[in-house]
Amino acid sequence: MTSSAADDFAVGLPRNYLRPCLLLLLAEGTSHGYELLDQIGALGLEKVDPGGLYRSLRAMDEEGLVRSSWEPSVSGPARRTYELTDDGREWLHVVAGTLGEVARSLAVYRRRYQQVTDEQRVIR
Amino acid sequence: MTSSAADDFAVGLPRNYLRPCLLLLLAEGTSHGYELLDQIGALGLEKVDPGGLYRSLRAMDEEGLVRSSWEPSVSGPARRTYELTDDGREWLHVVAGTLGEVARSLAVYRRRYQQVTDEQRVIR
DNA sequence: CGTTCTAGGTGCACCATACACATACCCGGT
DNA sequence: ACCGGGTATGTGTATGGTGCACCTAGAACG
Repeated sequence: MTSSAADDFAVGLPRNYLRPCLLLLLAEGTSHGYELLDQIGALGLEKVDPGGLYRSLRAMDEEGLVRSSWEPSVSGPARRTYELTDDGREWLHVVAGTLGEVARSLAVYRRRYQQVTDEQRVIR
Repeated sequence: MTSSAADDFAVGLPRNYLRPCLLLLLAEGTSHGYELLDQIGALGLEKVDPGGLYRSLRAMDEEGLVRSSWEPSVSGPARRTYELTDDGREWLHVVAGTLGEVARSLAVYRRRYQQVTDEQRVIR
């Protein structure tokens, strides 16, 4: 349907949303990449690229937002478990505030959108 | 402050948010680029790059979401006025639905964020 | 004649994202 | 002994949105 040139145009979640999600999940408890990959689906991110997730975790490690340590698994390969640092917890608060602003902007958008659709209904 | 390596990390509005905003503004009424540049600030987008805005309008024109026509101005250079097409109106509806899903995801994030902060308060 | 406001536009580099692919451990089946 | 499948962590690379700088040009005003 619509079959226009704009059908592959993806409007999606906030830019850099992956990191805030990882920070939140790690605030809920220490975890490792493969487990986060499962849990992150519940936050709206679907089909998360494992490569990007691991890269993001490594980057946050180097920036001091998380701390990592290798731990053997009872069944399977060793895991690199991540733990939130104080800096990371602070960033989580900042990011949560920013996402709140985003939500407010989306609310404004929604209100004005409903207004124009209502007007069209009235006119017709 | 925080002065970490992650201070320039920008978590922001949804990807491709510019186009939905332009579609909404044009649904509210025919307009031209320079005017849209002023109005779009009210939708959460700050410091919109004029180049990107004009490029986005041109792209939507080529994709058939909007229709453009040159019109002389009473004072100043001529304006390229944009008008929403039926395809554009349809896309506005689709995009508004997508943004609704994004808002829902952000609500989930917010709830879980408040939950973890509350837990920390209780523990302490 | 130069400045300012209006109006539209190009060039380019950065970086997040997406997609494919690689490595390695462990276990169960045949 | 071998092979597939689930677990777990990565690398390589191209695309594309975004931001920044810069450019053109008309109209009004002193």
